[in-house]
Amino acid sequence: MSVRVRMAPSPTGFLHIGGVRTFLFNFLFARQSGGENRLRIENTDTSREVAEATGHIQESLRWLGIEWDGPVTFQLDRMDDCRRVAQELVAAGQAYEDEGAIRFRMPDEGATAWDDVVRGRVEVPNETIEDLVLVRSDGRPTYNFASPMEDVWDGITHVVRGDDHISNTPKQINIIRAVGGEIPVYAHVPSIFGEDGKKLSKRHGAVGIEEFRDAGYLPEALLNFLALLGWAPDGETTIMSRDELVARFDLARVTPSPARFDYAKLDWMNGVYLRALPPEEFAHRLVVWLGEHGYEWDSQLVAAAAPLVQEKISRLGEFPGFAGFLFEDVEPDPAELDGGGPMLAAAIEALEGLEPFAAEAIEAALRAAAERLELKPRQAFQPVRVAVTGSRVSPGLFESIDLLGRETALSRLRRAAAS
RNA sequence: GGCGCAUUCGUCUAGUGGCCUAGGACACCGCCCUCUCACGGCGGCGGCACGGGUUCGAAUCCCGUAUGCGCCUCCA
Repeated sequence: MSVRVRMAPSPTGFLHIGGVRTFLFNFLFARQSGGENRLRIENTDTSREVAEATGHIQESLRWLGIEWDGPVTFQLDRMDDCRRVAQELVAAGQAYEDEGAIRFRMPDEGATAWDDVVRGRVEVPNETIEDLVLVRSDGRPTYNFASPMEDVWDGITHVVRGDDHISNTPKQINIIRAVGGEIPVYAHVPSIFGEDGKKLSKRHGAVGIEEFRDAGYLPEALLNFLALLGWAPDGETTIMSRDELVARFDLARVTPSPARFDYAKLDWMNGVYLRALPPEEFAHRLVVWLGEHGYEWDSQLVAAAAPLVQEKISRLGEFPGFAGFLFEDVEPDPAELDGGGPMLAAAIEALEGLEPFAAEAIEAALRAAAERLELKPRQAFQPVRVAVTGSRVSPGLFESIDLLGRETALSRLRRAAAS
């Protein structure tokens, strides 16, 4: 039997990073076993936001490279089928009416057990499971009824979901048994916490996929990072492409304990991916990101500046703060110039008639000026850097002056020298 | 409270009875490189939750305790 899994988000607005990790595991598992990965929107509400949220979910998944097979399905569309099955269960004595709702008759004796791919055997005494509501008094089926029914109807072979569903599993197994369906294999993957060990929420930082995108993370880096939360191919390998992940992923090796989301490690990994990009590709991504985030900067200049920052930033979103001086005027803090007056004057003189006005020649001229003033390179260049870039931290100084052009560079130097 | 799940450096993890005086990565610290920052190189700090067993031998198996988390909703 061919593997078929499903990703089942509820359309609550944005795609949570924790849910995405679970979806990623579904995707990796399906791909490597040559099976199918379905996308099913689980909502029992008919809210207006559904269409919009569904769009966001699909867009985020696509951006990350998590693909699904077949059409997107909606729990909503199977309400009638659920109601019909509930009636049949009532007729068969396996469910009963209760104040307008329909409740499932759970077995009272024995235990319900399953062999979880991630956790091993899990057993729950049946006496501890309540008779759960299948259909609400307003006619809508509940999640714990609709979800297993859809798994049966869709021929889902493996249910890979968050471990917050462990307690639901025995209920769903009993329902599937009652309707004579095939019990899927269950794999409950651990949840993801924030850095404080609490449920990951907005106060920890970005949690929605779109927020990561806006911050300038690369989808392939985020995907790689997510895959390593709760799973590792061995103790050594950390950087893996999507294809490598597909090839090496092993559901049975997923750890059962929850992981904390380490933003610092994500930043590091994103930097690794950024640096590994061919220079033209890096420039292209930078231009695109800036364009999508409201910056109307000359793309030629952005592309020219890209090589200066590729090794220095770990997120595309750091570019404006780091290299914005190339596109907008700066206001250096005079205090940061500390005692650089003589060097500024020397720099102005060195650059005024310099030919060619290019990085290499600029460097030679400024170094010569520093030497004449008997200043160490570090002492000499900091005031110049502050004057030209407005900051003590910047891309390479000579390349920056080159890109800025003689006129702009000189006017900034003169203004700083006069202050 | 009941039921369930989890517990290796600060974090992500390797480890499935001897290869472990526990390995890697991020973070942190130091040194080197260096026009700042970063990159890179080298080195360092740091962990098997606790207590009992089983065994010649336990991070690895069993029991208990503690802590955390999930569910117990006509939420998903």
